[in-house]
Amino acid sequence: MELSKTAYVILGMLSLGRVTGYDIKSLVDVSTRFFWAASYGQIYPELAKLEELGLVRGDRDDEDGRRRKRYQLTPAGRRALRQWLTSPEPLHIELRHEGLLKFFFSDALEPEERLEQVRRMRAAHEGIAAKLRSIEAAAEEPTNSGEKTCPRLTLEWGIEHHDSIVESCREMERRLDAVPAKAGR
Amino acid sequence: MELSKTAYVILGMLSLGRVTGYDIKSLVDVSTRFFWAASYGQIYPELAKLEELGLVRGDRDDEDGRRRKRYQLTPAGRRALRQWLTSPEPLHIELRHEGLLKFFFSDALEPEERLEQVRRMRAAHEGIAAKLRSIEAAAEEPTNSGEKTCPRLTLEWGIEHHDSIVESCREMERRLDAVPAKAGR
DNA sequence: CTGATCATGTAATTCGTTACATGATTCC
DNA sequence: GGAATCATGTAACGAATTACATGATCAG
Repeated sequence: MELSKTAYVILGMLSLGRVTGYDIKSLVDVSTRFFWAASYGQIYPELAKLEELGLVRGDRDDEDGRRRKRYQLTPAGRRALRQWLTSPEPLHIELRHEGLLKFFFSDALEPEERLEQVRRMRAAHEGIAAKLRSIEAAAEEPTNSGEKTCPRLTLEWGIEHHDSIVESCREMERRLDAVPAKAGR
Repeated sequence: MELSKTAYVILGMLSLGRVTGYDIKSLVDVSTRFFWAASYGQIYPELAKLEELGLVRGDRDDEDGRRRKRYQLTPAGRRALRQWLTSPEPLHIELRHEGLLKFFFSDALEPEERLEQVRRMRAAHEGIAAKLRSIEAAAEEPTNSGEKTCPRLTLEWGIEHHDSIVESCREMERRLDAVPAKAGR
């Protein structure tokens, strides 16, 4: 693979329409951010690089006084995106979860302290699930046909996923609560 | 927070016993790696830094001809670890999942291509679950008491978690398979 | 008129991986 | 004897965040 994953985030976003760097960031923040984040510090330089490579084309669009540059995919860019989407390369999958990390090392804590941390972890996932639901609510329903789009399916997936983690936390809480705090050990 | 999360991985590992930098890396690779990775390039410099801060102490242990340095927590290190473990700071939770990213942008693909990518994603999680099970099998059972340790609970959690994702993939596959490949649209 | 949003970019810094270099010991 | 493992470290590079700087327009 030659391009960074973030480059594909950009190409992917451009496949959805003609947008600015600012738009890309806004879109990322309500969608891929939950499984692939990107910041301005990456997006603008990457757009310039992709333009040099001939994968995107940016056109000034200042008519209304706003200085901006809208980007779109070139045929080569469309090809590059498609190739990545269908490539059999091993998938980059990476998780950084401070809650699990803490729990892993929690043997030395008091039972109540450990329990409290699992509750915090649950709260974090409840927060993410709530965020996802608010995004779902904000997106207009696809009234056109019965078929759901991939972005929507991904969103529903995410909600289910975090709900399921919340359930796992609850189960763990019950389990840890069953261990007597001061019983003979 | 002053210390990096990786510093806490190290402190946590040292709370389990007196080990070398090499040992820490080996331990990480069969445990926290699945929710918090760390490389040699981080571990050795971080150990040096933690020693300067007085949170760990390294002692040469070359008796058997092997040049090595075993580290242990100082009381200050133990306090720092404990403080982090019980702190109410927001948890760093971050996912980078190329499979979901691809799926998100897959609307333009042919149904069979899309389906194939979900299968690849499932295969990836099946692989992780298998790895976790092999780690579980390699770890000796805690015959001493009925209570399970946090590392073991975390491992079981991980297995359940990836199994559940595998199930979600299968469900998605059924769903996508139901969409006729060439029907009127 | 003021704060929010639109819009683009850069610089500094941190974080983390990979590859390299080195050498001893243990297992087969 | 040779490969795998133990063991420590560094250098180069790449990826990503954060903060900063700037300025226009829009909504109230």
